[in-house]
Amino acid sequence: MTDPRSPGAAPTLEDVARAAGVSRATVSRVINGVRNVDPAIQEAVRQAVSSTGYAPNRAARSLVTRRTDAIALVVSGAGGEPDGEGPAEEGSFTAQVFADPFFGRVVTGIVNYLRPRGMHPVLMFAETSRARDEVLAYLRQGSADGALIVSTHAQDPLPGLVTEAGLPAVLYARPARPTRISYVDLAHRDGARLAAEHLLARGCRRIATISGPLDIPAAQERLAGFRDTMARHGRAGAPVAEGLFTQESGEAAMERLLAEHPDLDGVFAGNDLMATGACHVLREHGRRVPEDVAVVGFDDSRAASACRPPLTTVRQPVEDMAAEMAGLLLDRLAAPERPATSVIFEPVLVVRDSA
Amino acid sequence: MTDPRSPGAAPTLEDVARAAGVSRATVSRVINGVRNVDPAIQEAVRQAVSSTGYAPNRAARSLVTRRTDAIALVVSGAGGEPDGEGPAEEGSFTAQVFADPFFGRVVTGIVNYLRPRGMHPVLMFAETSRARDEVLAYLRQGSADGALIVSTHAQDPLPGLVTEAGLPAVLYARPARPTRISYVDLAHRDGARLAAEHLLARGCRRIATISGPLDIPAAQERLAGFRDTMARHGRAGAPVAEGLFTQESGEAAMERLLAEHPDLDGVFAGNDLMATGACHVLREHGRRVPEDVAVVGFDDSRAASACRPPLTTVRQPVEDMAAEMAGLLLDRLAAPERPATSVIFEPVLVVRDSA
DNA sequence: AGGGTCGGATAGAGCGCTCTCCCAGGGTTC
DNA sequence: GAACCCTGGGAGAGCGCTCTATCCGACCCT
Repeated sequence: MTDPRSPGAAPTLEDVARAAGVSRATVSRVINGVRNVDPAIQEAVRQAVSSTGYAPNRAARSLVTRRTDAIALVVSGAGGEPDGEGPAEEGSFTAQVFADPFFGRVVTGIVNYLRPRGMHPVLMFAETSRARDEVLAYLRQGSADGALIVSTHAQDPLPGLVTEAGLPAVLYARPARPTRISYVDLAHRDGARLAAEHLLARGCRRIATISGPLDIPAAQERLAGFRDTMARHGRAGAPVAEGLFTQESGEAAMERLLAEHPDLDGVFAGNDLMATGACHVLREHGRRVPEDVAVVGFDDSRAASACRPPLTTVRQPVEDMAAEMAGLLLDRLAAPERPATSVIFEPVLVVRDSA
Repeated sequence: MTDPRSPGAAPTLEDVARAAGVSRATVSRVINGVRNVDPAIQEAVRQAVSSTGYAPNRAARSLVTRRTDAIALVVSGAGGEPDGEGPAEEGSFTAQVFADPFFGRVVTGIVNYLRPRGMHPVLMFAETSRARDEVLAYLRQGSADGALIVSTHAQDPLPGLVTEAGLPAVLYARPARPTRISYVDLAHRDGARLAAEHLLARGCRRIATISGPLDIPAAQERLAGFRDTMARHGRAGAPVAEGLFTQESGEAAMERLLAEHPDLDGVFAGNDLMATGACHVLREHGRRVPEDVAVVGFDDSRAASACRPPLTTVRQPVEDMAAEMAGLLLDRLAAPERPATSVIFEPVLVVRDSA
C-alpha cells in the first residue's frame, strides 16, 4: 500500500524490487517462476508484491515477449466485395450471427478452453472487406497471438489472407480452397446418412429435405449425404427445399414442400432451427409429428430439446469442436514449425420424439 | 516489401523513417495525424509505410499511451464464494449464459458500438471468486481500458470491487448496493404494468404470473410492477410461480399454475423463454392461446417471434441499452473527472397474437 | 590450497513507440 | 532592420518489462 511515487501511479517492478531489497530481475524471475530463487528471497518478494499491490504491466511485458495472451475470435461473413454496406447492414450481420445458437456454443467451447490457460478471446467480425482489413491489421500489429476463424461462407478470403500473412490461425470448417491451415470440421455427410437411414428404418417412404443455404459447404455436404443415402436405398430424386438455417426459412421451406408433396411422411432438416419451423408448419397443417410426418434435425442445439416434440437430431459437438480449435491454435503457437493438423469429428444420432 | 533487417521481423517505425528519409517522430506524427506535417513529406511517409508493410506495434504504443483500445466485456455470475466448483461447473455456467438469447443481443449492441470506434471487446466471465480476481487483475494490469459488466445477480461483488479499484466501468442493470458507478437499466415495473394492463383490458379475469428467479432484481421489479397494477385494479393476490428464465422452468411453472388454478385465462411471464414454455404446456393441456388463455412475455427476444403463436411481449431494447453502456464507458474514458451518469430505458408493449 | 564448477543474484541493454523539448527558417510587426 | 512569432522537423528520453551476459561466493575435486 505504500506508494513511494506519485500517488496515482501503479507500482512497477522497480518499486517492488526496492521494497524487497532485491533487483528488478529477481522480482521478475519470482513472478514468472523461472530459474531457482532462494526460498527466503522468494517469500520476501511475494510480500513486497502484495504490500505494494503490484500487477505487472501487460503492454510492457508484451513488448518484449512478443506475446499478448489474446486470441482473436473472428466471425467471418460473406466474401462480398461491395463495401457500400452501411452501418445498418453491418449491424444486421452481427445481430443475425448471434441469433443463431450455434455461435453461442462456439464461444462457450472456446472460452472454456482458453480461460484456464490464461488466454483471452477478443471478439471480431469480418463481414466486409474493410472489416477484414481491420482484422488483418489487428493481427499484424501483434494485438493477438493468433486467430480462431468461424467462416459462414465458403468463398471467404480471410483464411487465405491470414495464412498468406503468416499469422497463426485455425478454422471452424474446412476452407473451400485447400490451404495450409488447420481446421476442425464435422463429417456432415455421415451425419446426413444417419438421419436418412433413421427415417428409412422408421418406415418413411416419402422423405423430403430442407437444406441449408447451398453456398455454405456444410449445407452442401449434408444435402449430398442425404441424397447419396437415399439413392443407395433406391430412392433417388427426393424433394429438396432450400432454407437459410433460420426458423422462418424452415417454415417457408416446409410450406413449399407441403404444397408440392402433401403426402410426405418424413423430413430431414439441415439444422434444428429449420426443423423447429417445419414442425410448426406441419402442425398448422394438421399433421402430427412424428405420427404423420417424422422430422429429423441437425446440430442438437438448444432448439432441439426446446421444440415440441423434442427433436430427433444429429449431434454436432460444437463446444468440443470449438475447444479443439483453440487447442490446435495453442499447439501451433507453442510449436510453430510443426505442420498444420486438422480434426474431423464424427456426428451421432440423438433419438428423441420427432422421429 | 524491402526489409533491411532480419527477414522475419516486422518493420518498425525506424525502418519506415529510414525509407522515407525522415525521423521516427515525423512518421509517428503522420500515422497519428497530429500537428501539421508538410503534405509532400506526408505522402512520402505513406509511401514508405505501404512499401515496408508497416503496422504499428500495439504493445509499444500501449506502453506509452497507457491505452489499449480494449474493453473487457464481463459476464458476472452469482456471488457464491464457494470456490469448490470444478471446471465442469464453470463450463455449465458459460453454456447456460449463451443459451439465453439475451447475451447475444448484448454482445451485438456492444460490438456494433465499439467497432466503428476502433475498440475491441475482450470476453470474460466472473462467476467464481477466483474468476473475479482474474478479471480484476486483468483490468489492473492495464490490459483493458475499462469494463462493461453484465451481472446476473444482485449480490455480485464485482461492481463494488471494480469501482473501489478506481477502474472505469459501466453496468447493465442497477447494482444492489448504490455505488458510484454508471449503469443502464430498464423500467421493469413500467413494463410489467403494460403487460398487466393489456391482459386486463383484454378482459382477462384470472391472471397469473410466472416470475423470474427472485434473487435477480429485474425479476423482482417485474413481479412488483405486475402486483402493483393488479392491486390497483382491485385484483390483489394473483397467483405467482417462480421460474428461472429458461423455457423448461417456464413449462414447469405453468404446470404448477394450471394444477392449482385450472380456470386461469391470462398469464404474464417474466421473459419470452418462459412464455414460450408456458404456451407449450397450455397447448398440451388443450388450452388455446390466446382464445382460452392469453399470454404476455417480456423482452421481445427472438423467441417471441419464433413462438407459436407469436408472443405479445414487452420490448426491452437490449441492443440499444448495450450500445448506450459502451457509450457511457467511452465518455468516461474521455473525461474521467465527470460524475457517473446512468440511463433508464422505457419499455414498450409489442402486441402480436398471444394476447 | 588452488582451480574449476555451479547456484543465485545483478547490471544493463533493449523491445517499439510517443512526446516533450529544442532548433531552423521564414514571415510578420513596428 | 531587429525583435518576434509560428510552423515544421529532429533528437532523445523514457514507458515497464524480460533476458543475456556477468559477477560473486560457496562448494567440490585433486
